[in-house]
Amino acid sequence: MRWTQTLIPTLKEAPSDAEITSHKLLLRAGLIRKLAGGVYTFLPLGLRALRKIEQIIREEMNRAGAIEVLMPALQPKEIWEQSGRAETASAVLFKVKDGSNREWFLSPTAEEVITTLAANEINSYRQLPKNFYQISVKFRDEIRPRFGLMRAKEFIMKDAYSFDTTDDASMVSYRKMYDAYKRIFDRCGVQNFPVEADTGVIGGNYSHEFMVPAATGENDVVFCEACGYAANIEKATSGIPKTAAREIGAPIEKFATPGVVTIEALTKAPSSVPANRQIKTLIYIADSKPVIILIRGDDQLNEAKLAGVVGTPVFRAATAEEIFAALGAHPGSLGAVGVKNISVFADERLRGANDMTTGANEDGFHFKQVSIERDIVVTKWCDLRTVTAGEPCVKCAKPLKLRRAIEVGHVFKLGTKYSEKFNATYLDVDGSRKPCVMGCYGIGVTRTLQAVIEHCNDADGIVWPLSVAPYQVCITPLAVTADSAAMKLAEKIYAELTAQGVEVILDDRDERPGVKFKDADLVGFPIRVSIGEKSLAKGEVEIKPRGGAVAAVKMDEAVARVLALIKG
RNA sequence: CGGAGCGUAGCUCAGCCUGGCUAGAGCGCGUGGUUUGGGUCCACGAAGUCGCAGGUUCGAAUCCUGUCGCUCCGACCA
Repeated sequence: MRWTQTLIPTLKEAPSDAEITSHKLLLRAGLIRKLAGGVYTFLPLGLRALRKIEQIIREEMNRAGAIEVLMPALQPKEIWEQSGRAETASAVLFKVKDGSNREWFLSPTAEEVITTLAANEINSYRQLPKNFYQISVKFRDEIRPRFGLMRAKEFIMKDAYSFDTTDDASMVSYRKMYDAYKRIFDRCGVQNFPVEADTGVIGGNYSHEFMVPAATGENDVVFCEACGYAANIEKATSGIPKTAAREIGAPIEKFATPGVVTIEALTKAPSSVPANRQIKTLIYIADSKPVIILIRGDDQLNEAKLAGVVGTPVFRAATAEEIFAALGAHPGSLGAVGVKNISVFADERLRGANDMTTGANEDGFHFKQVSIERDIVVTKWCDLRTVTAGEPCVKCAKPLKLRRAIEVGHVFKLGTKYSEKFNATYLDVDGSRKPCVMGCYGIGVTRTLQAVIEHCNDADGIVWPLSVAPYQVCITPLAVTADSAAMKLAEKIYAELTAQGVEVILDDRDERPGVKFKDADLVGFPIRVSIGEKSLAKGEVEIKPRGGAVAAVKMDEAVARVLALIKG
């Protein structure tokens, strides 16, 4: 390809709406352009890099035995009602109506479609296992599109769905995907690591997210350098000790705390109750009913864990009015002592705690010397707190660390949640009918592209890994008139490399050397071959790996040298 | 949706507070010259309904109201 033939609109300055490095580089290197918030056009170079990633995914999915399909982006509302997700996923669904007023959803994912297909086409254990995947455009009405391709309203996702006869068989499928993901992200040239992930409402322990470490990531990951434990903050637990029990038999006692409505305020005189001896009482509305959450005063509630406990992702913090209606007091004076008829979910860390202080459900008053087990009716003990850095690892007790990361992939064991709802069953050897055991596996393809850039760049621009670079080689003749020696040699090397299957772009622009070099660095081609009079006079060309040192090479050896660099 | 901020040329921004002549700069773009191994230099030129609508005023990019869009922080997720 010739530079002047394609479109590579590089920018000296980043548009002001780009904040993070990868987003700026996507725009500056001329890979994408924004049409609207969270909606982008892929320009030739961006598309080529994207296709590279897709191809890596395709190869590894095929290698793992998955089969490619393509499902519709337009999905009838009915199947979403059948799965129950028309309501639970409502917030992110793009809804459209056709001319006859029928409702459709633009696909954010395809469990409903694939399970419908399986219900119709899979009848026998002999057809299993099966793993269907597709690479397609997905739509999500993101509350807030962000950071270019990182969180977009429209994006490209690889999604796969496995169908197996048994739980054990499903685990095999899961494992295959897990291994394939590792290979995929390694091949894309990004540092990546799997972490245990939140399974939310579906529950179970079989979910991992693949993370690319990045300060600009949107996920917090807890990890242990000693034993390798790693988990999304939504899922992470630690070996932090429970609240120490004290030898106090004193009965519960109410005391006045006028104007004290925060944990922080209660730690100060005259009350002077340390946060770790306080019970934080939170009221949420789940399925339109209030529930009480108890966690220790110095802990933070983890809403992802709460979703798993209450069994629905549709919940929210209660309003002050709802709280007053439920408990007769306002936030700041709430407690669960003596509460009946409202479910009380208490964090494990409070189990056995006594001599605690909590609100008295009377504005301006608190209780002290509260013993949880004695004074509060706890509906369920559960893990509700958010882990913080430095806590002992749940596996090896060494201090945990916390870091930010970009989630690029997610593998998830679904069980029979969907197969039961869609009647996706098979006939077993013994003639009995059983629901397929499912798994689902996603990769954010466009997000991965950006993660690669976020990870592979320097002050001059992108530093593409060879595997995803839009072109492997950029030939830069410094004089471009058709009869110049540099251009003739450039054409020759271009033809020879192309014949060898190398992807080459020839910078045939009549620009000053500085401009061409800067652009080549910005776009980040892995190998640059420069041909100017200076080296030409010595019968040489220059070969420079992006980010590496220039090597002068005899012009006859240039092609072989480039091939050697590419083949590694 | 809650909080914060921004919309002036293709891009980055100045001008707005304190209203007043043909609305500016740099980059980019076009023409000519110059230069030719890391974003040359010079000259000339094209290019803006000042996001949109309404209001105040003799007069609005500037003040007021509304609206749309965008960005950032939070809740959501590949």
